[in-house]
Amino acid sequence: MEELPRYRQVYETLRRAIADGRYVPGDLLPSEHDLCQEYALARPTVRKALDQLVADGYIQKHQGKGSIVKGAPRGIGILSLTGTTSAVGRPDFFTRIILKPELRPWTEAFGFPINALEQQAGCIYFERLRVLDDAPVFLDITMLPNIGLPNFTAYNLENASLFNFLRTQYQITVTGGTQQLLAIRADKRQREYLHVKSGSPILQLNRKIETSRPGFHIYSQVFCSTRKYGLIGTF
Amino acid sequence: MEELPRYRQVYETLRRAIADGRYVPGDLLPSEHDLCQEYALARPTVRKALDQLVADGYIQKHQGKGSIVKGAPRGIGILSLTGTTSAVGRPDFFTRIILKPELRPWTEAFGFPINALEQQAGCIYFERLRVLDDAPVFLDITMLPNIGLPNFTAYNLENASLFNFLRTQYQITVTGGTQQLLAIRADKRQREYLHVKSGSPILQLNRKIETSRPGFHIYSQVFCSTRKYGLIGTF
DNA sequence: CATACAAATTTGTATATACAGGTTTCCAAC
DNA sequence: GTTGGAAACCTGTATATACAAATTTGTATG
Repeated sequence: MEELPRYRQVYETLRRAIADGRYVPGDLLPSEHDLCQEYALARPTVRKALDQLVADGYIQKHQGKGSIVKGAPRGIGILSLTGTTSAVGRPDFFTRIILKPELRPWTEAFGFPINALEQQAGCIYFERLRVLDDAPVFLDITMLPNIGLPNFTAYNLENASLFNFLRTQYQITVTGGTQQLLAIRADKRQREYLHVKSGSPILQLNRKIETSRPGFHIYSQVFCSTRKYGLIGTF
Repeated sequence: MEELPRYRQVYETLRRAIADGRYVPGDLLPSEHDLCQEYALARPTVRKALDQLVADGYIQKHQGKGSIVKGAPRGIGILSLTGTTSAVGRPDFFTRIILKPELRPWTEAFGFPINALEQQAGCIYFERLRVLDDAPVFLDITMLPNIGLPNFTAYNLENASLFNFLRTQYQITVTGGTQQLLAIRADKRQREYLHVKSGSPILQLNRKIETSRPGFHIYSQVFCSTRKYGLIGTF
């Protein structure tokens, strides 16, 4: 097991403390000076952790005042997804496989261009339904190139985060991505899976996800009913 | 005129170079060492600029390799909005005032709770239509508390960015925010302004924007037709 | 020619330090 | 008591430095 960088450890510790409610919105985090002493680190290191918390919307900083806790980002965190943060992080969030991973030729990648290497390698395709509180929320179509993923189709992704899976099995981590957002009318298929009326407005999210393995991208298309939950993000 | 921090200047210079196409996707930026020499700065300063470019999706970094240009984020950058970056940044993007700023009592702030100070001060309310390429794209409803904004309603916001306006007139800058995203059916009013058919799916964005002035928030509701343009963001 | 290894290059992490600028606190002067 | 201002505290910016880790390049050896 490789060790996380220290600024990451501080980030995770503080993030969890906020998410668990040990800090209430409005609270002041310990000053950078105090955090340095507590973790025996230099200030730039602590600041890097705090910068990440600001970027993820957990805190807000004010010069001369301190770091004010804003609380854990609420809602279904698919827009944020910053680093390993995000995570829907609710115990009642389940994943159901609709279509098991299978090998296909590429046709297109939700509007994103694919490179020759990906084209040649073929496409691992699968579909999942994300269920929250017994109600279907996301319909998730994933495509990724069949490059250096031995036995991928043999594994069972049920209730396992794809990102965690790729990280533990293949040492592939997410480094960033691009997404396009549209409002569309639900078609028959989406209607059935998401339990909405035909023609209801739903969100369509086309995502190209960059990874630590150069040239290896994950393409994902998400359909989402926002009747019960809106998508939430911070900036 | 106050001076921008140096890391910000480097960021802006490189960002513009990428946006203007002086770097093509796939190109390598000069190494951090070279940039240090070019701008006569220390490496942490240059790195801070590059970190920002990564966060905004302009480049991608690989250890041992360098900074790879990804290109300017395409689409209408309302989700990104990272810092002062974002900016739609297209010359054919215009703003039309539908309803001039007027003083109102608060009723609600698009689902966000408002504090007592804001409640008491009253609400400056106005509506704008954002037009791109002769086609209406955003319908934008803005509410902000009437605190320390002398003569606000007297100014003309036509074709002026609200954020730039607040910064130059009142030294208020945007530090972050939260947004909720929904897919809805266009009602009669939205249909007329956005030129879509009644019942068409459109995006609704409820935003609470934090500023450098503590306790001063901007509340904004945006309706957006994604028929021609999708909203694009990076993470 | 091909392989293996060493060296150079480049980004990642971390420390120590300094000063500027905003905020709060507290005390002295009026 | 109130006001003014100094001091303490806190975050923002910037530098100089060191070593680790990944990648590329060059070189020498078989």
